[in-house]
Amino acid sequence: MKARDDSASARGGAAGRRRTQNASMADVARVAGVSSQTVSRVANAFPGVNEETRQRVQAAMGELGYHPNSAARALKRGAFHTIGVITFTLSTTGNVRTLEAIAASAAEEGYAVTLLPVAVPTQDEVRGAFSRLGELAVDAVIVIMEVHLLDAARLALPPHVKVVVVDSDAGDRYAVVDTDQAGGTRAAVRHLLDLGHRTVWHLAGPEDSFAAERRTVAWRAALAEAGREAPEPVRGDWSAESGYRAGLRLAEQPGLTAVFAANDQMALGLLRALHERGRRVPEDVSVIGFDDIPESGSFLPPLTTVHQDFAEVGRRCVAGVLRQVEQDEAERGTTLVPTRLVVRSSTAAPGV
Amino acid sequence: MKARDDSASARGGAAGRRRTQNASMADVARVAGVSSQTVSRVANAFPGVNEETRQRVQAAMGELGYHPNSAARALKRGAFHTIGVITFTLSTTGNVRTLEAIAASAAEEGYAVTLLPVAVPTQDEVRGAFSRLGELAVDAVIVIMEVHLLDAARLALPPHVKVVVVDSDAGDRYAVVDTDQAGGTRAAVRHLLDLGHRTVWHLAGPEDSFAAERRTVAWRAALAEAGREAPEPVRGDWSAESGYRAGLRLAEQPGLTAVFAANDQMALGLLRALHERGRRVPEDVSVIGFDDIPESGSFLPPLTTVHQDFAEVGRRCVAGVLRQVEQDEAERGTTLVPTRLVVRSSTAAPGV
DNA sequence: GGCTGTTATGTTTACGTAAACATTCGGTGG
DNA sequence: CCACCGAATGTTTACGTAAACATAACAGCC
Repeated sequence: MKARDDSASARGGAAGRRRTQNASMADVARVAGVSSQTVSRVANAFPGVNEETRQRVQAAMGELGYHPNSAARALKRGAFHTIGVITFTLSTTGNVRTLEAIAASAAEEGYAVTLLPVAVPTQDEVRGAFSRLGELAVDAVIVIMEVHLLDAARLALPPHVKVVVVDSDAGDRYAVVDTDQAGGTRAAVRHLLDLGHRTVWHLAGPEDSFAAERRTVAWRAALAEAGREAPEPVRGDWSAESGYRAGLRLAEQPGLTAVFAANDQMALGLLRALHERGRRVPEDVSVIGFDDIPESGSFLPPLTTVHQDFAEVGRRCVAGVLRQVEQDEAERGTTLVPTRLVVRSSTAAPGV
Repeated sequence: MKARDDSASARGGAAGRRRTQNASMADVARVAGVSSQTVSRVANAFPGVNEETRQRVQAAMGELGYHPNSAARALKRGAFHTIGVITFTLSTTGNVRTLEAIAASAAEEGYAVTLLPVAVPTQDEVRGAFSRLGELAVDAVIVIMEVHLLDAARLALPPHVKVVVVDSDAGDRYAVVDTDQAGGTRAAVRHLLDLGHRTVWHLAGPEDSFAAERRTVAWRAALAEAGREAPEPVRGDWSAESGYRAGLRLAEQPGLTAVFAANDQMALGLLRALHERGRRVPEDVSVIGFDDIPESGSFLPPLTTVHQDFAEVGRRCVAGVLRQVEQDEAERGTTLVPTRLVVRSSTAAPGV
């Protein structure tokens, strides 16, 4: 008590106001008439504390509104029970859904999630983010971003931090959790070909996106496998607006009967463009998306798309980092989360 | 001390692989041949360090890959430089966009953001979340949730934690940042009435949502103000699917010419339902949404909607909590972020 | 009755940082 | 020429917790 008063009045000058700070173990110990170590034992539910004593301590805790100071705890334990998540943007469905799942899984495991947004995807920015993470109270990091940007920052990543990367091809250097883009794309293309379409056009995502690239490559491979020719893909930037613009161009292609869009938002824009140009979906043109965002079932028409299990991705990310934290060693290799084709009304046999 | 000396001298210049754990100030001090206090001064860019010494220290830092330990720092400073965000779900556009803006603003101010998801919105869950937050390394909390659930948890909220609430009517007890729902709704209804519609129907959000309630009340008020009758509102749960189901019912209403949907997703479902029932938009029925999600410009037809400035909401939230942290005292009162009507193609004069 | 083991509790110490206080040293003004 | 200044640097201490170690009381056993 006295020590506390002293220090408070000592630093009470300009900057320090009255400390409404939490009571410490020592305070609880004093009130309960025990040592602070016993308070610690009660707080951490350690065995070897008399029931009566425990009650007394708990009463004191309640009285003082005691909450353990996590900074001290982290300092002592050398662990923060926190996972950092680095990402560029929360504008894409995938990132958000993954983040949500990560947060939920982490909470289940008693871990908190700290968000580290990187505003502008320049190398310096990423490097800065990692360096800030180094100072951050974080035991492990989950990175949701393109691998080439990650590379730029690699050196700045503190060596003891465990990392899991989402949606990347860096499986040789990091633990990677990825959606089975290839499988989903293949299923989408096969579905269209099986319906009788001669070939499938592609509304691709941005060039600098690894996920987009994977889908494009898989689309090409699936066509090649069936011995079909791959038309030149048209690129968007994931947004519905870009899908619309690309769709206007696609609508002018002669012989267009089926389009595989790299995500649902672009598919939405595509639907609008086709509608405006008088191409009916699915009678004239079949459209298939990727992601299965909640709204896609309400598009006009309801969109056939590839469902991604973001929740599972998040779960595996958390499991991955926690495994690394426990074992205290880095992991490598890629985990693939399966996808599933959801058939709705935007695909049909080509017009007769 | 002894073990530490050994290990430090042992690794000298080569990176020891055993405890690659962060080097401490003491390690840096030893290498640089100064006291740890001088290292601290360099690390915090304090004045009164000789240039030459500073260089030497910085060299040592680089060599050892030194990163300040934030747990120790937080313990010493009594502050974490972290803002906690409590929310139920990242499934709604608003929450996500707000969170994104919060994260960005916080990063700008040098604060990290810790996410605390609450899976199931029961009172116990919320209480648990707050109590966990109490142990968390957090200086302030931003709550994105309905106020009645917040109330349930009020007692569990540690008293020293500063709070800002988004989208709530608890301005008398907390600092609240809210979107001008009433203004936006009013603009939407006026827009439709000015186009010549006799009245405006309402596709409402879930009952337990404060934001939904505000919009419903404002819609009713705007109609009353114009001396029009308010039809019974139809309820959805924010999802496009629920909008579709509600839309099927609305499509059967005789005299339906204009609908104000409480968010864009439900408007999307509504569009689909109207389309299926052969009611053309906007020729037969005008539809207006709320939120202005990025996709709404690509709906069929592009949606007239009320734009919400989530970025501004996030910014004000961060500013609010940081102000409280600095002043070390709680604030109250509500800040309103203005909305803006975005007119696209889903509204027109009623069919002649 | 002394020895051992067990249970309940107290004491010391260290985690890494940084504020507060102490020391050193080359000047400078009285 | 020396006491004093201030710049540069070192030493002590405290933040709150918890591991490691220490103590105390008591039961069981030969």
